[in-house]
Parts: sequence; C-alpha cells; structure tokens
Amino acid sequence: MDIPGKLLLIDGHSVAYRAFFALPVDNFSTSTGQHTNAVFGFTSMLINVLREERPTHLAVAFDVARESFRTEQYPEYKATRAKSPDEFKGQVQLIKQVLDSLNIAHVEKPGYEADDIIATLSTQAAADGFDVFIVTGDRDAMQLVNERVTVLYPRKGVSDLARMTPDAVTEKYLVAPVRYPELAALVGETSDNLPGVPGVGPKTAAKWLTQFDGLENLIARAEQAPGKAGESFRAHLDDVVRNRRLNALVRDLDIDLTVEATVRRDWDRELVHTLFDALEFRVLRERLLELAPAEPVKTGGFEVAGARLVAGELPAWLDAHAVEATAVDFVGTWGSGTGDITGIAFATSDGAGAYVDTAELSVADDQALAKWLTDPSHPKIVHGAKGAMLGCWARGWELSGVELDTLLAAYLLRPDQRTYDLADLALRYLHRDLSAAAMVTDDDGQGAFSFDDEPDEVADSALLRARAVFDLSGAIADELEERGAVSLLREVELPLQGQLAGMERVGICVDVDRLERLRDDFDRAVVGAQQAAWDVLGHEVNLGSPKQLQGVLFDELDMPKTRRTKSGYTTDAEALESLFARTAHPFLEHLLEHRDAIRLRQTVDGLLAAVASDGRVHTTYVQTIAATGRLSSTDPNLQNIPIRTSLGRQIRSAFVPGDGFESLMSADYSQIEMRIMAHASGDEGLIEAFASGRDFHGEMASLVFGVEPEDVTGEMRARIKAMNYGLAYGLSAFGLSNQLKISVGEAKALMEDYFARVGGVHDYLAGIVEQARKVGYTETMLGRRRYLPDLTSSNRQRREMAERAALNSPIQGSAADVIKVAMINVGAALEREGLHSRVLLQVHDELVFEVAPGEQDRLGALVETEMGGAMALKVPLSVSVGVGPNWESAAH
DNA sequence: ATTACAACGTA
DNA sequence: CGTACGTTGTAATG
Repeated sequence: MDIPGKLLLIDGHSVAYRAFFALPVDNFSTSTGQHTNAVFGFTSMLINVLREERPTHLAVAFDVARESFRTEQYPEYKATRAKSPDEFKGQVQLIKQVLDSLNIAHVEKPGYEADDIIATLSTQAAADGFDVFIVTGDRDAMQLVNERVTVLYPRKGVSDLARMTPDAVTEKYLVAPVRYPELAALVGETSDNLPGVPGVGPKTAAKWLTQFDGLENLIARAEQAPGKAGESFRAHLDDVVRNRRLNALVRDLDIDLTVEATVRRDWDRELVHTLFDALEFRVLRERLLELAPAEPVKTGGFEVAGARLVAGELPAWLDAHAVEATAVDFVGTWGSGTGDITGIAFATSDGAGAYVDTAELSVADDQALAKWLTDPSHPKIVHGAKGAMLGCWARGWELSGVELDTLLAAYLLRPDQRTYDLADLALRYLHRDLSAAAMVTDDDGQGAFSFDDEPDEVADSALLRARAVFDLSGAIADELEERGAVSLLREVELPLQGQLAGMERVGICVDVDRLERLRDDFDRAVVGAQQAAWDVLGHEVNLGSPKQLQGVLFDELDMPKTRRTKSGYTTDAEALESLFARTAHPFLEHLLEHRDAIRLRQTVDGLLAAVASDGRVHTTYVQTIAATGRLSSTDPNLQNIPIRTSLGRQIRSAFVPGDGFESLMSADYSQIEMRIMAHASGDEGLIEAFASGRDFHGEMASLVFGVEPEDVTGEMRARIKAMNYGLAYGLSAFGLSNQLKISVGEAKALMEDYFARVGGVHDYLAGIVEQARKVGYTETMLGRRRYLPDLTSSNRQRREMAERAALNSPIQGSAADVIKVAMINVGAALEREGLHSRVLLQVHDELVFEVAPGEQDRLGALVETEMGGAMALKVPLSVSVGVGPNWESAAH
C-alpha cells in the first residue's frame, strides 16, 4: 500500500525560543546589528530535519500571542514565563520570511497555541495515513505520539533531536503517550505555571496511572490512593482536573490550511539568496543548497556558452573574440611559488566563450596563447590572478595586462570578509547562483578538481566561472568607481600582485645544515627541560596540554589561581612568570624553558619541511586577508620568524643569499606608525621630535617630562616608548600599567602628561573614532576603507573593540599603503636601473633583498630613495638599511 | 575527520 | 581590559 506521504510539523515559537537560548546572541548578528541567533538556530534545525527526514509535506505553526483560551480559563497559565527578551523580538518575523522564501506554509490562529494547530493537523494527517513528525520543545505534544506520529524533541540545543516514538515515550515517562497528559496533570508543569500534586513525582504518578488504569479511574477512586501522597492528591484534586483540562490539546481546530496544502514546493531561489545575504548566513545557505537536487546549471542564472576548442583552433578564436576585455578562468593548481595550468576558459565581451585543455595545445596554439597572455593590450579580468601567474610561469607563459581582479576588488570593497569565493560574489553582486557547478574551488579562485572529474564538467565549470567573472567585473567596477577605489586597485593592489607572485616564485634560500643543527639543539633542550620538569614533579605530564598543566599547577601543587580563560585558568608565559615570582617552584622554570624550546623547534621544523627542491622556501602572500590592508604570509609564515631573543634570532641566521648573490639586505621603516600619526594629526610636538632626527623616544620623553634630552633616564624613555607604541592600539591606563608594571594611577598620570604635551594626537585619535561612528568606516591615506558596524553596538565589549579597531586601522593601514607603494616603486626602479638584485620578503615594515654581486651600494641608495620617498609626509620617512651574510646580521 | 581553544611568534 | 596576523597541539566535537 502506498503511503500518502510524510508530514513534518514544527512548533515555530518553541524551536525559535530554544535556539535563542542555545546560541549566544553575541555571536549571531549581522553587520547592521540585527540579532539572528534564533533565526540561525531555527533554520539550521530546519535544514537538518529536511535532510534527515525528507518530508513530502511540511508546515510550521506559531503562537499568535501569549493569550489563548487557556489563559482565559486560567489567568495564571504560563504567567511565570519570563517576558521574551528584546533580542528575541523581531526574529520570529525573520523566521517567517525564511519560511516564505522556502515556500513553506506557516499558520497561526488567534486564541490558540501552536500546539493545538499541530494537534489538529497531526490528527487529520494520521487519519489519512500520513507518517507525521513533530518538532517541538513542548512536552504536551507527547500525547500526540502513536505508531504514525513521532515527536522530535530537542535534547540539547536545537541540533540534537530525540525521536519520541511510543516506545521512547513509555521508556522516558513510564506511561504510554495517551497517558502522558494525565501524568503531567499530576506532576504539574512548571514552565506552564501549572502546579502539580505536592509529593507526587513522575514515579508515583506513573505507578498510580498503571494501577488505576488511567486518571479518570484514579479520580473516581481517589480515596484508594495510598499514603501521604494519596492525601496530598485528594487535597489537590481540583488542580489535577484543571491541569488535565488545560493540557489537552485541541485536535479539531478550524484552520485554513489542509494537510494536502502543506505539500513541499520549490523554493524561491532569488528570495532565498537575497534573504540569506541580508542575514549573512553563509554556511547555512551552502547547507541548504546541498539539499536541493542537482539542477541544470543554467537555472542558476548563467548560461554555459562556449566552444571546447581542439588543437589548432585557439589562435583564430582569440583573434575573433578576445580583443576587448576578456575574463579568464584558469584551471590548475598553484602554491609555494609554483603551479600548473591544465585548462583555460575565456569569456569575452561579445558573449562568446571557449575552453582549452592545455594538454591538447598545438605548437601554434601555445605560441598564440603565450603572446595573447603576455600582451597588455589584451586586457584580462581574472579572479585571483596571482596563482594563475605562478601556473603560467611553470608553463613558460607570462600573464600580464590584468586590468581587473575581482578577488582584489571585492577585498577592497569589503576588506573584513573571511573569503571571497567567486560563487559568493556572484550571489552578492549579481544575485545569481553558480554554486551548483562551480563549487569545486577554493578562496583564491583556484580550481580544485580531482582527477576523476569528467573533463566536460571541468570545462563547463570553467566556462561558467569565466562568464561569472566577466559579468561580475561590471558590477564590481561600478561599485569601485562609486567608492573611489579604482586607483587603489589599479595603482597599488594590481601591480603589487604581480610583484608578490615574483617574490613567491623566487623564494628565499635557507642554510639547511644550519637549520638541522638548530633543530637538534632545540630538540635537546626540549627533552632536557621536559625530563627536568617531570623529575621535579615525580611523574610524567604532557607539558603541551594546558588542561593537564592546570591539574598539576592548581590541584596537585596548589598554586594560586591565575587569570581565567573560557575553560579554566591560564598557563601562559606571563602567568607562569608571576607564579614563579611567588612560589619559586622549579617546575615552572623547566616548564618555561620547555615552552621556549619547543616553540623554536617547531618553527625550525616548519621551515625545514617547507624547503623546496631548489633549497629555497617559497611562502605564499595573501593579499586579501588583513582587514587593515596588510599582507599576510602562509605556508610557511615568514612574517613571524623570531627576533626578540638571541636564541630565536639564530633562526634568522639560517636565511642566506642563494647562488649568484653575495648578501642579504634588510631595509625597514623606523617608527612608521608614529610618523603616520604625526603626519595625520599635525601635532607640532610629534613633528618636531621627528624633524630633529635624533632618538625619537628620547625626544618624546624629554618633551613629556620637561627635561633636557640628555637628562632623560632609561626609565623615562621606556615609559614613553611603551606609550608611543600603545597609542595606535587604543591602549588603556590598565593595559599600560600592566605592561610597565606600574599602578593604574601612575599609568593614568603618565597618559595625562603625555596628552598634555601632544594634544594633537589625542584630538586626532578621538576624531577618528567619532568620524568612523558617523560614516561607518575608517579610511587610510590611500582611501582604503574598513567598515566597523560594531561602533554603534549596544554591547559594550563589541563597541569598545570596534573603537580600538577604528583607532588602529587608519594607522596600520596607512603604513601598509606606504610599504605597498614602496614595493612597487622599488620594483620599478630595480628594473629601470637594470639591477639584478631582487626583493625576497616583506615583513610589514621591512623588505628583505637578495643583493647581486657588486650592487650593494647602488641597491642601498635605490632602496633609501624609493622607500623613503614612497609618500610625502609632514615628517621624513626614515629607512634603516643593513647588509650581511644572512638575515640576522643584515638586520643590524 | 573537523572544529575550537590556548598559547605564542611577528609588526 | 592593546591592533593586525598564522601555526601548532590538545581537547572537544561530529
């Protein structure tokens, strides 16, 4: 016999409310400040249940208001329930919008609760032969359970649902589902403010209900109920009768919705995308789309139009179509300074598209392609061109003439996004969905196809992506124009991208023998410190486990508690130092030693693992991560190689010039952030301190403390130096006191003295925050924006964090602007002067060069000129240059 | 197998 | 209770 279907009923309020309390409201809100934790939790649950249960019919019921026929009969009903928090209000409306976009029926009926609607629909559907599933956190629904009807009851949060079948109900509540409301009437329901019989719990109630065969009989023979509980029952008979009346669900409500009308329908994709965009539900959208049956690609909004070119066809095709701006999607792999291109798709302005498999190129194809890729008069649009450049180089091609990179452009428009996946951008800017076919990519737009992908699918996907990039370029270019960010892209990020590709390809040479010796040294230190720590303790413990350490320090050794973390007490170096100062326990000494050694060993291991066959390390610079505009370095990170301790500095000495080069040169900006502050604030004191050209921190100390420069003590200088550095981070008196180990009062006095002398800085910093709050973003010297919606958050912690970010972003970001311009100018100058020396690394305010034989002096002069002159400020940009046989000695 | 956290390296 | 990052190992999740 055919089953008519599977009906899923959801108690909207109940689930939303649970979600609201299960998910921290602070972690779920949009950039506009709308709270979304309940919407998120509800939608997440919905997607899970849709995936797991695959219902054919579906409806969601809501309560209209607190009031219902039950409150009329018994005003105290649910009266103890707390008023729903403000953050919850409004989210129910959003949930209904989600349901509308998914074409899911939702119902409510004045005077009744969602449960009554569910009871009615469930009863009807079960009678019609449906299997029914009910999601609700309201236990009253247990009375609906039978062999056709299952309640999915949230056990914890909203993702873990218990399947309450008749057996499960009986096991949990010791009575059959039909008896559940009778049991509840006896025991009471605190959440509904229905008091039960004192002294009667679930065990007694269940026993009685079984013995007397139901509540009706129990009431009729009330005098037979045994013991103290029996007395209590007789005294509270009225309550029991009332409870039973109120907790009975109405099963024959007159509602507008028939079971048939709840049949699942296709959702409105356009609406889903718009809404999920607004809610900033990225992951949920993906999970939702995974649910959808595979659809033909073109329903997503992009037509796959394009020829699969065979050998010999490419030159003519390029001539015919690829004359104006052409979007190009590269299929291949890249990273660590190299790569490979296995296919290329083109999408041109005349609407044409083509795909070539690079393994099937004729000699003429290859030549035509190489020429076309190199020729800047054929402008290209690419999503993430740096990887493509690496791949092209590996095939002997040079990619130039990239006039727009949609990845970089999207970053400039919204620099605090986590990823800039092409499919996401297509949704955001074009409201089109290409996730179905183009999901096999990573954030850099890199194709990530596996070997068993059908060649046709690869080509289709690449063609689709190329067309998406082309269409996206129009929308993004418009927005860039509006934002005034075109020159930032054209003159800074795009030229820099090519240079970074070059730096990644070249890499930096390391002395592997030296690294291996260092690793052995550090390894011995690790083993030694570990053994010493264990000996002191008398047993072994994993020194790398904060959890086990907490057991040792605070339970076993009974040391004073340190600062709290989310899960216990911190064991960070600072805390361990202070514990050592108080207890002088030798275990702490060995633990700290072990920490240092293991960290260094780790760094060296990472470097050794990253050495390529050319004996060099090729990092990857990511241009679209840091919200301030800085670069980041990964795989390996060469921007956090130790320098502070002499032991750590040894690692730097393993970075050496490669064959054919004579030394390394390091050039870094001195106090660039302070100089930017001096420039932007126009503060006379600051400008003068820099103009003098003498020791900056000393000059500032002299100014603040009102003594002659030669009378500035080390202590004074240290304090002002900390103040100088902390300024750009939004340092508080508390933080400053902590750092300088002085009292908060002293720190506060220091700050006041400081700002009394350099008031311009104070006004400038306060002005930045005020301006940012007004317009919603901060801006660097080159107009790089960062949006900070949290500046108006009602949550103090979030707001203050945003304020510090607002303070820091224009400063850190302008410094990033300066060195980016410097890199471009240095690169151009090297070429112009015909030098063979080259840039290897960028470490935020430092550039590391490989010096070609005999070029040291010319290079030094060039670097000073180009870095120092990158931007004209009201104070000089001071550059200090050093040369040496390795990175460590070059930095002196 | 993936995710979160604590810890710590750099500017 | 100072900004911006990336990496690592452990522990907690699925």
